[in-house]
Amino acid sequence: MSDLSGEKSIAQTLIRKLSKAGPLSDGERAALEKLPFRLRAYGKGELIAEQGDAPDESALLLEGTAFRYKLLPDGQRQILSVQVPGDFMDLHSYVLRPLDHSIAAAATCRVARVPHAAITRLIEQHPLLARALMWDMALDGAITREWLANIGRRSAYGQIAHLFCELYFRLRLAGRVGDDGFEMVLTQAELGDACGLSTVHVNRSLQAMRRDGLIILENHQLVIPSLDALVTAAAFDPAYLHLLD
Amino acid sequence: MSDLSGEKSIAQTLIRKLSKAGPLSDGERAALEKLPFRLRAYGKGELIAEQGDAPDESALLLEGTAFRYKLLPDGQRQILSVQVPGDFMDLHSYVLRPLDHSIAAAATCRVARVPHAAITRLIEQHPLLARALMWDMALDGAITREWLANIGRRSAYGQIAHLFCELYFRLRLAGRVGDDGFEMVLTQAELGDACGLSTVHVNRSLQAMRRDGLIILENHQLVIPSLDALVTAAAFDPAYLHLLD
DNA sequence: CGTCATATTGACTTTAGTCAATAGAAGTGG
DNA sequence: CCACTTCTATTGACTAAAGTCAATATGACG
Repeated sequence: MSDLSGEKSIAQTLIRKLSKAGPLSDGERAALEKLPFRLRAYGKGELIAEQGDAPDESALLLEGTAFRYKLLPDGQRQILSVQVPGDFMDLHSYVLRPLDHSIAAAATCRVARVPHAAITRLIEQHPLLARALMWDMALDGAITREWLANIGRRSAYGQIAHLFCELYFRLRLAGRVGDDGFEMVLTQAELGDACGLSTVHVNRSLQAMRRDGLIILENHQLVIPSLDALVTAAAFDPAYLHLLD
Repeated sequence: MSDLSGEKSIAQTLIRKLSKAGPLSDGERAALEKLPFRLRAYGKGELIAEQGDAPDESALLLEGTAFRYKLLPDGQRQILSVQVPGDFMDLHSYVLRPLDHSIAAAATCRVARVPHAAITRLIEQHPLLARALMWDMALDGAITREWLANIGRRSAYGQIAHLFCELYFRLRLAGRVGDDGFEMVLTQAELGDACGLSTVHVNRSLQAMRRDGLIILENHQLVIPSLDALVTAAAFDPAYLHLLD
């Protein structure tokens, strides 16, 4: 996990992600490879960005899991998204500041911070890369909208099932799903804050899902015995993730 | 409401909106003025765009109120946003298709449809306008995230109060608030679908808000006797709207 | 080995949903 | 302009989902 390997991986991570918006030219690839950045690691629970900040860099998640969240005036927390490797977690801070939410590491994270000035240069020299960045923002918006529908209209059981489905597909795309399922780093309290539920109710819903054979969740490792069954229970339609692979 | 007046207003509408992202150069302004578009009116309840569509134009709302929504597999509806004049309602379809939600007119709407090809040309010739479009998308994302926190963590009463606050500020910015408040075109069923509540519960919450003197709502005209009181009841912080004016 | 975070359970309360009926308003065709 | 249908709003009675409080495990970790 040396800085050199980091240097290799950040350009590759970004190119891999953005090429989903459409094929990149050699010039665009080269420009992305030359993008400056600073590497930084965060421990579990550490703040990566804070609501109200006006950062002059945007954070690309290379490794680990993080989440965006808001604290309401009364102290309640709402988790707004889960970020997986490859996500440009606060690309929007490039254009819109201050940040309207915080970002915390749910587990150890490795992050590349890209200066906004470099993004501006990138766009000026390769205007169509702006389109790729817009694509990334649009996908982020689509996921947030799906969360809105999830929280607004599904039962606790359905919401959690839906979240697990989403994580499964996104983590698989990021190459983080193995034969033994994937690592579910979120605690039950965090699941609750993501779905607008109390911890107690999350616990009971998880037990119901276990009873129904939908999931095997032990030591933060999640196994999905039948993806079909989980997808059906969640009424999950992966279209919004725009998976091309 | 002739096409000529439409032609004047669309460029102005767009310029007014995008200049909030940062000052526009004369060249950028001129390019926006030359942007081609097609005008179209929609009656109340009419579909402006449909989930699954892959439009080659994006719709700018000039007049009226619309909302984005998703239909869940079980037939439930979740309203994802309310769109007010000046909103680029499906700018994201420029980069991300098919559309993950539908858009319907909540009242009579006038819409300008801008071809995606023209947006691409715009960006190529004025790369920094891409930044302004990203700003618009980012603001849209910020609003969606606030809705997420609203639905996830507030009571029915608080949610509706919060929605009214948001509409007040956004409509005021769009110049649609008078001394007699503003037009609240949404029905109680629509309010319910926006907040993830049943119609009956919306009705009872509205009555409670009336009793508490927070709102006067008659014939779809909403008067807010004390903005402070409503803002407090909603725990509303307008920061996420990034109001500059 | 003790501490702190996380997970689990039980008992009880609250919020919001459902069903069903009624009342009002708005729009339509004649 | 009227009769009629159709939304939309309101109310009551009842149910169900989810929250709260509090105690107890369980487990990770220094």
